[in-house]
Amino acid sequence: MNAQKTFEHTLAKHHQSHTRTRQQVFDALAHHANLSMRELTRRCSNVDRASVYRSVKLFEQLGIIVRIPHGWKYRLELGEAFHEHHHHATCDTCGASIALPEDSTLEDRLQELASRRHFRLTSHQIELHGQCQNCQNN
Amino acid sequence: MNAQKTFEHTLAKHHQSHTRTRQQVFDALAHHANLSMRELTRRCSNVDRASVYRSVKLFEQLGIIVRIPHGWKYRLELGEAFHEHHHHATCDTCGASIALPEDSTLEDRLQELASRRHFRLTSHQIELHGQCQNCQNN
DNA sequence: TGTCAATTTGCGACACATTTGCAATAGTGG
DNA sequence: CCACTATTGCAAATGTGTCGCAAATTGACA
Repeated sequence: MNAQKTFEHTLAKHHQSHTRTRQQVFDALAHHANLSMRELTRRCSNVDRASVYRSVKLFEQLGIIVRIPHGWKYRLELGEAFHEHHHHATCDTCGASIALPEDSTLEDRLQELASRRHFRLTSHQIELHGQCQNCQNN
Repeated sequence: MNAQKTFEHTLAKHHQSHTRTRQQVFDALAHHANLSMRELTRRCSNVDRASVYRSVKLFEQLGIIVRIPHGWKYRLELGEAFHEHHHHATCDTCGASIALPEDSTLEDRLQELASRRHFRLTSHQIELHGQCQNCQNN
């Protein structure tokens, strides 16, 4: 199932309308990974800011998108129904965001750590900081 | 070396003044782990809010504190020179923040993942979400 | 396809968070 | 202790996220 179908299907499953506005917000997110809220509103220039916020909140609840911690703020990207689960590294020099390969050992360790505190783990985010290959060479 | 000495030493090493304001901000952070910015400014009531922000930014650059992702926001706590490196789990039911044991396997995996993308890793943050033991029993 | 009820949107206004410029003040080195 | 520089407080600007409400859009169904 392609991204567009998955999107429409997810909305329908939760009895939410497939509107022009939501489609525009989804398109922006689908075409540009790792958008900040500011970038997203810029790319949806004919959609009111409040509506973008409302769509983002809804999409997050439906699992269509996830919030990725990024410094003091966060970025948005499509959720696991669209991408394989993965994490990101942020280059502190140029600000680039690099997607990292999936790694089940890592996920297992987290599960194990949580268990030791009798914590029932439902989700997690990892934020790496450092310097990307390009910036190391400058 | 105790926390206070480490603090003064870190400032001196970076040619930064040890001022009354910075000391107050540091004290608040040293006595209460996991403060939000709002809580921090409340605890530094005789320090101007803008100065608290300026101190926090400086402390973060010097590694005196780290920002811990916490939902859409973040919390502050003393850096690695003051505490052993660790991560937190946030209970989505009651909001509690649970410190997790250190785990070198985990850290090694992250290092490995970063290397595969030729990324030079300098720091990382992990945020776990789920339900704490107490809330599971209710 | 047209109509209607329900949902969603845009707008304006608000509340709160964070940053900035600048004059006054406090800290540092000699 | 003085003079110089860095830091602070203040006030104002900017940024982020939310809300109420009237108007527009959507989905269901005739």
